[in-house]
Amino acid sequence: MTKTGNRSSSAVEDYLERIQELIETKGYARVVDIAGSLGISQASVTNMVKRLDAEGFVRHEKYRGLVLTEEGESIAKAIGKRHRILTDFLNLLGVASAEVERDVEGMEHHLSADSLEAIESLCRELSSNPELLLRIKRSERESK
Amino acid sequence: MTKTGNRSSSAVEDYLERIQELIETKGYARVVDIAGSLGISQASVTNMVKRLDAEGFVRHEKYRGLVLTEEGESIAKAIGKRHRILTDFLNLLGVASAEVERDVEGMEHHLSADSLEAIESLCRELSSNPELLLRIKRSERESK
DNA sequence: TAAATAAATTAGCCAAGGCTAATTTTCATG
DNA sequence: CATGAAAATTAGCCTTGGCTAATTTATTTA
Ligand SMILES: [Mn+2]
Ligand SMILES: [Mn+2]
Ligand SMILES: [Mn+2]
Ligand SMILES: [Mn+2]
Repeated sequence: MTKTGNRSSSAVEDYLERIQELIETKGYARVVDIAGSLGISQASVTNMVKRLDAEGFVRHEKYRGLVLTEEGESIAKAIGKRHRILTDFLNLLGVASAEVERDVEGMEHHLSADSLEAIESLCRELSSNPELLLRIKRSERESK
Repeated sequence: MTKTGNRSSSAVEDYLERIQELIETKGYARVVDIAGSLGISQASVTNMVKRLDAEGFVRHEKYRGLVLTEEGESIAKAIGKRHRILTDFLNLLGVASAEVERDVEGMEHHLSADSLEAIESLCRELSSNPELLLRIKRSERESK
């Protein structure tokens, strides 16, 4: 049986998610890019990359490039999906962009598959129901 | 002006929330109670209590009791509210209890006031709209 | 009230995940 | 193709927040 229960830390998830995005958009993910993009020092990124390699999430040749393994990519995709669904959700509710960004970046690491699916369905419903969204936003303005 | 921007760590918030709950339900919060309730060693709790005292969130006399300051209580109340609203939300969506517990315990530390209010309004709306909830749950079952 | 038990604290340890400064390797460019 | 700049790594440090084992203080009970 494949070991499947190993939850990754928030930091590991953030790194993998960002590495995947960089590869997707630029074709590669250098230490310097990851560092800039996460707002972290290059030294810290080098350390983490070493760890991600040791744990089998990336393959890394010193002073050379960086590639996601199957497992690393699968985690990256999963966290990316959680990120998108939560972003979608808070955007639908009309939360301001800067706050959506911060909230999602934290919450995405604490969502079970069930909660994720429930919120996904909720978003589908909300999207196709603009009057409902209006009622919610009105109710928000009243309560403050 | 009062310093108001000092975000507390997740750990600090969890401790304060639990201390407040213990005081509310048992009248006091001993180190041993906090430890048992958070699943953490007594030694670790003693350390954190020292820190919470140093930072002005509790007042603590060695080998004696523990009391929340105004500021500590205010943080505890705020995190308690986030906890309740998120719990409410996931319960409404029909997520299983054990998962609700875990998810909420993590997510509650990453919710801005705006997101919180939006979700609160959403819950009001969902509560008074059982057919909507049904549609969401149906849509959930389909999609899996 | 003395002894046993419970609670709290201290001492010393560890891993995660950051940082800066110094060094090494690679790359670009004249 | 030599050299300066850019990228990456290493070394050494720090804080947070856990842990166990040993000790100290408070409380209960015989
Ligand atoms: Mn994140
Ligand atoms: Mn993310
Ligand atoms: Mn929590
Ligand atoms: Mn909580």
